[in-house]
Amino acid sequence: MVRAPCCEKMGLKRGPWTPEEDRILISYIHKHGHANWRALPKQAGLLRCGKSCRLRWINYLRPDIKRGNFTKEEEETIINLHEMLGNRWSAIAAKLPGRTDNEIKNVWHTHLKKRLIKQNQENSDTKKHSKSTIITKSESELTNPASNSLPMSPQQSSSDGSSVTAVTTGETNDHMKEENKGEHEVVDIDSFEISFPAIDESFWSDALSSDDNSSLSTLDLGRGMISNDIDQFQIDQSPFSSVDFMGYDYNAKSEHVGMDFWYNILLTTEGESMVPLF
DNA sequence: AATCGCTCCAACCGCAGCCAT
DNA sequence: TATGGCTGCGGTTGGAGCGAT
Repeated sequence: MVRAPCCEKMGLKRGPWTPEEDRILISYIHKHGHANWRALPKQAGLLRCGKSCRLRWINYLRPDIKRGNFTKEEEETIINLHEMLGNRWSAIAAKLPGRTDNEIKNVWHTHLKKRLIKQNQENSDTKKHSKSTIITKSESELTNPASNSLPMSPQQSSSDGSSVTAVTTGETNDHMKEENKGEHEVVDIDSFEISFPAIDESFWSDALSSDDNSSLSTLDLGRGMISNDIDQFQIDQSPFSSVDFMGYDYNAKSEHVGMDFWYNILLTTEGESMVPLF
């Protein structure tokens, strides 16, 4: 395949956009749309490449772009989704209306990653001096968590026979974490062995492919998200549903967001204390 | 006031995947 | 099936802004 010449070689303009260029681009897209980005700059009379126009529109000029700082809720959502999806910024952006993948990527690298690393360092320190253990992740895991093992075993975490509950969504997660602050079950994360494979597109499409309304799907865990140790993972479409997970009865809340179902499962002890599972 | 170092973010680059031919 | 064009995505960079010295 022959690569298209870059903007510079074609004598096109690069760098920051001027207000006049913005005005021309907005005006053109309002009138004609953006069916063909490559042809757009020429037709609009802009000395830019189509790629640059697309980026400017997507990341800055689109009317539905949300301006201003990220809210605490948005940040928590990013953190939760990043934990599940890794650096799939566009997938994360799809869950945050008005936010772009570029913006989310930036806020992750400039704020959230540093914050999490700091928190985890603090947690590690706490772990050394306390019986309670909180899940910790290294910097490399924060970079691409979806490709890493999940350091928690439900069997181990519930080995005392306590009930285990699973819930989902960043919002719920945040809410429940807040409610149950300081009540984490004692768990030794270093002894966990279950591996959580990366979630891929086929996982989500499989999850959505069930014809049975009462049961979303039986996931193929060989390449799914939980573990090879699990034979079945069933989940209802109702907000809170029962999940048979390694012989334990979980409750899980499923949220349908855009094209995906995503789950943020928390383990609970005696129905109250919660530890994020994934 | 000048300089330095750091942070932040808009924009660019290169690759992968999809689609038309 | 092979090829080429286009779009979307994620990683990276450059420079503006700002605080510290």
